[in-house]
Amino acid sequence: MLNGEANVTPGLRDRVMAAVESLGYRRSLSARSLAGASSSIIAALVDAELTIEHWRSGRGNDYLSRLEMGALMEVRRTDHHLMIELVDYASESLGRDLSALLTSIRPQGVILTPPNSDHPVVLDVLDEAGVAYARIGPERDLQRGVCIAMDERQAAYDMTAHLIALGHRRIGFVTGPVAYVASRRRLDGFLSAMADNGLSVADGAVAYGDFTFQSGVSAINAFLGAGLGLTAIFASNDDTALGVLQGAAARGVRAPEDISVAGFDDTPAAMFGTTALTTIRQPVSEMAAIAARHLMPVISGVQDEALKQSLEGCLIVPYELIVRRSTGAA
Amino acid sequence: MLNGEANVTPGLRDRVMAAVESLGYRRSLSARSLAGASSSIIAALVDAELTIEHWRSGRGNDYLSRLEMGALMEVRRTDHHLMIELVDYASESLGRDLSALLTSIRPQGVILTPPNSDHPVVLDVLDEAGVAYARIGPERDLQRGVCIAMDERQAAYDMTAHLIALGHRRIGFVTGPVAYVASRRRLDGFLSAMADNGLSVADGAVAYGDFTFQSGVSAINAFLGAGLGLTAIFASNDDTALGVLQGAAARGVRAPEDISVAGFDDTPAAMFGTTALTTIRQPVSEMAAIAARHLMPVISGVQDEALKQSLEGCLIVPYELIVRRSTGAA
DNA sequence: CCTCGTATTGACAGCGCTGTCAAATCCATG
DNA sequence: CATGGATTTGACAGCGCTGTCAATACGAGG
Repeated sequence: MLNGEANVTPGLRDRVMAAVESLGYRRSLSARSLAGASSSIIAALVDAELTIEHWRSGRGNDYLSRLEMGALMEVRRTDHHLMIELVDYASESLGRDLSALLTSIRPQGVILTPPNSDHPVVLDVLDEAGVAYARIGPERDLQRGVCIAMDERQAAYDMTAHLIALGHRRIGFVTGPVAYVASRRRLDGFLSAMADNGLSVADGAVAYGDFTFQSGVSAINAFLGAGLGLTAIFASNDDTALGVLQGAAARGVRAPEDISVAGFDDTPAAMFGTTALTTIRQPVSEMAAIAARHLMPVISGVQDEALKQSLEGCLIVPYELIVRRSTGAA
Repeated sequence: MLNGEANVTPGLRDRVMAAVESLGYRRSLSARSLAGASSSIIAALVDAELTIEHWRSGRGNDYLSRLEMGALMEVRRTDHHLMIELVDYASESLGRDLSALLTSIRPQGVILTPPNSDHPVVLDVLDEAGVAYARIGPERDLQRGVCIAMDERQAAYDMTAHLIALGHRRIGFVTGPVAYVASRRRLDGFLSAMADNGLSVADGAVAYGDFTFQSGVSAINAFLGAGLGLTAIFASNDDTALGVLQGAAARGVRAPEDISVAGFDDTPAAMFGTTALTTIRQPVSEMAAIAARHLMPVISGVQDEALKQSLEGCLIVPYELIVRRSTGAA
C-alpha cells in the first residue's frame, strides 16, 4: 500500500499514514531492493584514473562537483540516493567488474560521465543488465541510452566569432588533448569560424596543449616567440587560458589591452582571476539533473510525458558565452 | 564462507573461489545488508542548504570535491560504496529525517562534513542508532565519534608570523562569517600572532567579511579609504583574498610590490590567478580518507591497531603554508 | 432475497544472503 | 576397536519488503 496503490479506503490510508509518520517509519532500502522493487539508487560512474590523478594533485574537480550537484538536486526531489562509483575503464576486466557492480548494488539507473560516456563494453553490459542509463557528453552511438550533450563545436565557433567581431584577425588557438573528441570539436569550431569569415590561420597559430595551465604558458611563449603578431588567443579550456594569461603577463603583454584571451568551461578560477576570463559556460548541473530525472520512471505516479518526449535521441543543452574582461577590441 | 571463515579446507575454498571468479558472481548488497551483515555503504552527509546555494550559483564546491575524492579512494580500496546524502540541517524534523535515513539506507558509517559536524541532534541520532561516524572539522564535543580536524588557529598564527617575518608591521585582516567557529579561530590566530610579536592592530584593520570575493573587494576599499597604511592583508579565505587582490589592482595598488595578500584554503583559483596566492592548504582529501578508513572495522580480517590507536580523541592533521607570489617583503 | 461481478483486504511465498545450530566427519587417545 | 572431543559441513530460519492470489465484503441487478 505504501506504494500508492489505487484501491484503499481513504480512512484506512489516512490512519496508516499517520502511524507511519508518527513512528518515523521508513522502508528499508535493502529489503525493497531485494524484494524486487526499485533500489532507489542512482549510480554515477566516474573515471577512476582521472580521479586518482586529480586526487594526487590535491585539487578538486569542478566539473564533477557541478555534475554531482545537479544529480543530487534531482535525486533528492524524488527521495532517491546517489552513489558515486569509481570505475577503472582501462581494466581488461571492465565488463566483468561492471556487471558485478551492477548485481551488487542493483542501481535503478546509471549516469555515465565524461570522458567515458562512450565505452562500448560499458554500454553493452548496461544494456544486457537492463539498467537504464544516461550519458553526459557522449561522442558516438548517440542512439544508445539517453544522451545529454553540448554542442562543443558551435560553442567554439561562437567564441571565435566573438573575437572576430571584436576586430581580431590574427587569432591563435590552443587545443586540448587530441584524444578527446571534445578537443577536436573545439578546434573544428575555431577553424570553421575562421574559414567562414575569410580569415586564414597562420602556421604555428595552433598550439597543441593538454588542458593544463602549463600548456597555456608554453603556448603563449611559443606564439610570442614566433612573432606571429596574434592579437587574440582562444584556449580550449580555462586552465590553459589562465596559463596563457600568466605567461603573457610575465612577458609584459597585458590582457586585454595587448592581447585578448578566451577560455572554455567557466571554472571558478576564470571568474576570480585578476583578469576575469571570457569563456564558455557549460550547464553541467542541468545536464546531470536531466540525466538523473530520466532515470526515475513514474515517480509518485506522475508521468512526465513532455520530459519523455524531449529525451528522444540526444538532448542538446544550451551553453552560454560569458564575456568578461580578458577579451576586448583589437 | 565468502566472509573468510577460518575453518575451510584449502581445496574446497580454492574450487569455490575459482567458480565465483569465473561466474563473475558478486554478493547482492541489498541481501547482505538485509540479512544483517554490513551494508558496505559509507554515507557522506552534506549540508543541503549550502549545496543548493552552490548549485544556484552554478559553481562547483572545491572543498566538497576534495573531501569526496579522499573518501572515494579509501572506500574503493575496501570494496565499499560512497553515498552522498543531502541533509537539511535547518529542518525542525532533522532528527526524524535522519533516523529515517539511517534505517532506510543502513549505512555502515557516516561522514559528517563541515560546517555541520557538530549538530547535537545529529550526533544523538547517530549514537542511538549505533552507527559509526567520523566528523571532519568538528568544533565542540570532540570526544564524540572520531574527529579529524586541522588547527585553524595555529595555521592563521603561522601565516601572520610569515607576514611579520617578511617585515610587515601594519597588517589588516578580513574575517569570515563570525557564525563559523573556523572564522573565529582564524581571527584568533591572527590577533595572537600580532600580540605575541608586540604589534598592535589598528582600529579598522579588521574587516568583517563573509568568505565571498565581494567581501574582499569591500574590505580592501575600506582599508585603502581609511588610510591605515597597511602593507599586508590576511584574508580568511582565498575567495576573499582574490577579491582583495582585484580590488587593490583596480585602485592601482600592486601585489606583492605595494601590498602583500595572503589567503586561506588553497582553492584552484589561488594557484592560477595572475598573482598566485600565498595561502594555507588543508589536507581535505586526507581527512576524508582517514574518516572513511575509521568507519570500516576489520576489513578482510586485517586489524589495524595502530590506526585505532591514533584515532583516540581528535586527530589533528597538518596543514601546509604555501608561499606564492602574492606575499613579499614589506 | 439470492447470485454474480467487483472493490478491498489479508495471507504468504520468496528475493539472496547471514548466523546459528545440528549433523557428519575426523583424529587421537584408552 | 570403541569413545570423546574437535573440526568441518549442511540445513534452515529469518532479515523487511513486494507481488500475487485467495478470501472476504460490498453493490447491483434479477
